[in-house]
Amino acid sequence: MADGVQFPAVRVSCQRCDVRGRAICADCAPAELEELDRIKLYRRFAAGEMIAWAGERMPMIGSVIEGVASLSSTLPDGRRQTVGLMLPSDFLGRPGRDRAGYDVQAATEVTFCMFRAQEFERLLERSPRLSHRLLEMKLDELDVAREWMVLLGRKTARERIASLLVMFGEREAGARDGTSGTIRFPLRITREAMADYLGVTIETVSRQLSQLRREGLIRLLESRGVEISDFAALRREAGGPE
Amino acid sequence: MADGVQFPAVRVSCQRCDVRGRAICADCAPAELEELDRIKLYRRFAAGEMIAWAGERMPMIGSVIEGVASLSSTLPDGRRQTVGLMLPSDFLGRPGRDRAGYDVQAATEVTFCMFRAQEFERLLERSPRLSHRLLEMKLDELDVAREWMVLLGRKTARERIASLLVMFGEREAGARDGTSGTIRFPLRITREAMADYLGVTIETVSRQLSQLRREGLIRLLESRGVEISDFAALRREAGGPE
DNA sequence: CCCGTTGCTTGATCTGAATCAATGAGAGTC
DNA sequence: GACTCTCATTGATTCAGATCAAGCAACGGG
Repeated sequence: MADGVQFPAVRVSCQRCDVRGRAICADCAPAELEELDRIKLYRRFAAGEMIAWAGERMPMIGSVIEGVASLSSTLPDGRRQTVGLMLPSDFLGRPGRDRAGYDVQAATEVTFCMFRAQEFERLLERSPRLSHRLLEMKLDELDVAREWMVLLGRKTARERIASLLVMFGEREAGARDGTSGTIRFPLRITREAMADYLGVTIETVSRQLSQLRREGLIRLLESRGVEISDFAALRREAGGPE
Repeated sequence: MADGVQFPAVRVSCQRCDVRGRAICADCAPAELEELDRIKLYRRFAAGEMIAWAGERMPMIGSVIEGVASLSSTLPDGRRQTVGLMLPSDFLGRPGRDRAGYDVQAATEVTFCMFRAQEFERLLERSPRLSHRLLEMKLDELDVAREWMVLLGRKTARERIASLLVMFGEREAGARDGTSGTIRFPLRITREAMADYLGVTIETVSRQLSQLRREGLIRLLESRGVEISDFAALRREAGGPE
């Protein structure tokens, strides 16, 4: 939304894709890429739109091209916990299962590059490169999930907020050094989405952000932007060992 | 310890292995099994012994044959969160990484079936069956981790304890129906290990167990045993949707 | 046998975050 | 311009679980 190419809801050549290099197709040979190209389909979701419901059939799986989607679980009494944020290049869906394990919702406007599950699975069986890449990506997801378990199990509200800002900041900084200098980026998601992910209430998110602002660690800009002048200082507040 | 075969710290034929059928080797053809047999090594760890340290080299990877091992992360100030319990048949280690991501500790006496990481990885590249099985197992671990995120982010102390008991009870019941009748099993791990896994303190674990006992939902037996007369009732206390 | 250690339980008190409640700011609509 | 939504902030109060503290039972030495 802020920057980056705007994708139409139509097919885009894999070669020109924003996430080609780090998505499921990263290691594909030209022939494999061509096969993927043939079975893929772009699909756009509006912010807030449900992409899948836990337990329901989910005939399409694929990569996030742009935007943020959330995976969440809801307890019978309505308490909700987001168990993963899918960012550009992340792969959504579990090959071999035809039902979604979680509620999937577009947290911002989201563009997906989707495949029919069955066709993708057939390709997966024939391509060791593709299945190896899938394994690597899911192992990374597992590490991220476990890192988040530490946050949910042991960190204070303040540390949770700081951790989230650091996580977004690092994603944003990307290849840049990221450790120094002022960085500024949009949070993109609502307070509610942050609260669901951090295992706190929306009021706590708001209070802790205000507190960090009062202390000068962050600035809150309009349209969900944040500015961090001393990234290392914020990282210290996040508690984590990384 | 309670029941089950006692393994010596020596080689045991894969055919006679307790976890053959559900471990990494489940789908192996005889030829592959033979190869694994050749490079495997049994190793025993005493309860409390460290198996690996986060960030340190970890030249061996492999399957838990018997006992319980914990994966934990420790924050700089000492707060600790267990991010996974490795039970018999679970596969420990990330092929492709030579350093441990977490502290790995034997929670009970543990028997491992280990492979030299490099040799196992070479085999993995040649065997689609093996790598497919690894993917399936890690996807299951990811689901378990995410289910635990819901517990850590949203459940009350009482629900956490009940969830743990249900989890152990289901593992124990195994193929049996498990939903009805009195079940009795050993918890195996200490209160501290439970607390680390549940994101609470050891005092809270103790109090909630006592509370459930007072209400007649469980009985606490000697040597860490529990008896659950109404498993469905306990499951109701666990809060989860499953 | 006494002594220290480990694992566990229980009680008293404190506190961080939830809950309950009110208000504000912007965006869309009639 | 008045309306209704959604999203966010802030304040007052409550409460679940942490922290601090004491004590007990089992165990293994010396």
